[in-house]
Amino acid sequence: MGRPWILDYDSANCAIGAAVGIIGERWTFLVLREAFNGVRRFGDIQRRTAMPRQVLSDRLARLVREDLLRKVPYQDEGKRTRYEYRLSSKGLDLYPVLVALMQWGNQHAVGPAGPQVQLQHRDCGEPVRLQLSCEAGHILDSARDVTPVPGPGARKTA
Amino acid sequence: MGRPWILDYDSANCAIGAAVGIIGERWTFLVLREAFNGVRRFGDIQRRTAMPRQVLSDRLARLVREDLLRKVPYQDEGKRTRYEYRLSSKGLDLYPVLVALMQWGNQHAVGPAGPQVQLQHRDCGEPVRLQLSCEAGHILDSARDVTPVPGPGARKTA
DNA sequence: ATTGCTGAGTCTGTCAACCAGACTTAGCAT
DNA sequence: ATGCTAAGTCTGGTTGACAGACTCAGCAAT
Repeated sequence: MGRPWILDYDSANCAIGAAVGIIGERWTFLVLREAFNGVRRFGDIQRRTAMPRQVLSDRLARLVREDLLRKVPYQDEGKRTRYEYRLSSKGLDLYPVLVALMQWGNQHAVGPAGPQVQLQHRDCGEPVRLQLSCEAGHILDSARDVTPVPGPGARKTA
Repeated sequence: MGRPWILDYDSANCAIGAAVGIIGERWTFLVLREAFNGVRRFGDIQRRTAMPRQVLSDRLARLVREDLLRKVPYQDEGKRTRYEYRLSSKGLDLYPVLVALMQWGNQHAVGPAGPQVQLQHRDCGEPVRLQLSCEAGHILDSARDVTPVPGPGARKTA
């Protein structure tokens, strides 16, 4: 492979670094998982993830601040107004990240019982999967079929 | 949306939870990013990510233990034998996760300069992207087109 | 053989994050 | 008033992150 070209470039403004700066904490992924499963209330999330309340409080605040979740009021019969947490469109765009984690987990980190949740196309009911493809329409099976090249935002290191 | 069915199910053996348990730490993603970019040596990774040496040491050990990276000996001219860290096939399978993070970061978390790295199909040079599709071949544009249903590993809560 | 160099990794003290369990708060109901 | 409940905060102890100095192994030059 030789010395990778990337060593000449700065990694400071990398998109992965930026993304991980926002959502890279352990519990944050679980909060997002619940959000995508339609679990929206503090107590439900806390029970399902078993995370400390304080941490959940922090993470929700951060996700709201970053505009991945929105606080929406609701009111149950005979109860006072409360807030639930719903994905914004910026949050919904994270779906591929969660699906990718789920696919990998199902391949490599889960017991023989099989997947706990399956994803179906809402319109036709067929199973959903994530695929790497190129704009010419070829399907890529492995990271080895991809060549990273410098993009417009690339900057050489000093 | 109504009360989500998932509240009746246990979240303990969720694939996302399992995946995050292995790779869910902030710095781990950056280590993997470097690995996919072909950066394999302790010092190079440390310089590019600016992470504390101790943390890098821990994370590499963990990734090796989990069989995402392999330690491979190499020897430079007039230097002693050292080890570099290469992705195993289990590690390579994580590629979609990194690509998904990168796509999201480019959409939502990066300045106007544009992407720092672009991905090309090795065989045809066209840009690579990640897509949700169903087995009938439909392309899905949003998380809203997906319906999660209980899978074979689903278990009701007590 | 000693000295120095280098890349990889460890040790130490400090400081921030996490955690469990108890406490607080706001609004509704009795 | 009193109680109830979901959401969120406070407290003190424990774990993890961090920066900077240190160690260690092997090669090379003296």
